Amino acid sequence: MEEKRMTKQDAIYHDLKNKILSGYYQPWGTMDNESVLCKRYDVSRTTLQKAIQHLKQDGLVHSRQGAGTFVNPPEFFNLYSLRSLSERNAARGRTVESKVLFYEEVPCGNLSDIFHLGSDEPLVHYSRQRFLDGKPRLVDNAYMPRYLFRNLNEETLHGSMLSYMETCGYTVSHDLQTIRPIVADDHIANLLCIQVGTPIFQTDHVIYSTRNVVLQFVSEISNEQEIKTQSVR
Amino acid sequence: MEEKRMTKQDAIYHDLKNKILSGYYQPWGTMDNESVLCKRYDVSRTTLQKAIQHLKQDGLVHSRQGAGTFVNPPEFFNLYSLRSLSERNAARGRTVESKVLFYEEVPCGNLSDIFHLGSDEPLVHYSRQRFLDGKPRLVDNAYMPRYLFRNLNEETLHGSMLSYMETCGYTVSHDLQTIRPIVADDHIANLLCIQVGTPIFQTDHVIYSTRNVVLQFVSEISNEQEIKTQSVR
DNA sequence: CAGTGGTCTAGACCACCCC
DNA sequence: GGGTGGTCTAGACCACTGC
Repeated sequence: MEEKRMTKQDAIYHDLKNKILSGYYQPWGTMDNESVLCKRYDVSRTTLQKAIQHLKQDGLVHSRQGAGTFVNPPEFFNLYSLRSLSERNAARGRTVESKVLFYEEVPCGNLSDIFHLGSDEPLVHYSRQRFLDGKPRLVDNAYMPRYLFRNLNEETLHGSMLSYMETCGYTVSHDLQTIRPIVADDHIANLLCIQVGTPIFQTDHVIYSTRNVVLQFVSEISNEQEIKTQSVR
Repeated sequence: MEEKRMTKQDAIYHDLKNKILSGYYQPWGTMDNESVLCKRYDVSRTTLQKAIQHLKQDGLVHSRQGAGTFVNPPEFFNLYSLRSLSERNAARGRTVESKVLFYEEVPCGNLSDIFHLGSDEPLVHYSRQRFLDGKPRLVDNAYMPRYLFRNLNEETLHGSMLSYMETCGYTVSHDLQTIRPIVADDHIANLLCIQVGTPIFQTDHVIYSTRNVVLQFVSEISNEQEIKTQSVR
């Protein structure tokens, strides 16, 4: 994997993030002030503030004008943001495995509104059971236009689909998500090893390329019990 | 209500937002480029970019290096972000009414971990049914330390509690939220006018002041069916 | 009153897109 | 190659905090 050139703001972001996660900066404590950090990293204040802004978005710190920038305690961390579950975990070095439940080709039908395609246009339709560190974690159910992914086959499904889309030359731009509370039915309860009737999240994703083409529609059901987030006034 | 002095970036943000919501800028279309906007608003590029960054956070636009800044279609709008329901709606000129279900004073007990108080310390405990444009929308169940809010009484509960906290001299800094899927029981179904067993969201808030004092713990159950959000790669 | 973060400027160079 | 947004600088003044 080629290492991307890092911008200064990203390098500072990562360094400060490590210092927070490693406990070098203590929760509720103040970080060094901006002028000190500017000198340490040899950057202008604008660049430093970009890095700090990124930390704020992650819920790692918050600032108060006139007082300082403070490290948040871990329960504020936005590590459980609304991103793709698989991606999040792969990034943390955990094993993600997939079992293909089915793989078929179907006409676009009712989904023509989402894909802006004729109702006869063929879609690849698959479903997977996904395991995190060996335990069932998520069931997905996805549709992708065949004309965009000619060489997509059952083998492909074992890896990350976002990576696959990028190897096809598409750049993922947006992911429109809709989160709904549902109750687990027989089928889902079985696949996720939970009790029938358990309330869980279902998240639908509509994934767009930079050309505003819909690359994928996927509905994910995970056995996550809660989403934590933070808002700062 | 005193009008706050608006910064340039906020003024530009609001103006562009209006132009998008009013249809002056069309979905999928490109906005004027940055140098044009800089001249129009007579600001530097940094300031303009701050305004655009704010629009991005709201899901109103997205940018692609080398291509331009594009207006998102309405389904991307983050108007349903994870903020306080009451606040969101009041801001849009809709009527919010509250019916107090109960109001009492209880010892801190099990909540001493959250409030960092002794288990004998008194808390105000209340619950409200909240109506949006006359229809039941949300049920809350809240605890607040009595020693911070000496003059809090049943009357207070009819207005916005966030505003009340500020009139007491506290500045709200953080809101830690936990969102869970639950199924409506008899009690909740009745209050929200939905069927028993309907899956819905429960959101717990822990609200901190700038001094890291916990001002309120509130558990909200609303009859919102879904949360929409957007992520940009 | 000294120190902090918030806002703002007027430039510059670069990476990327599209023609 | 011309135009776009992304990054970055070296300043400046302001609003707010806390002693």
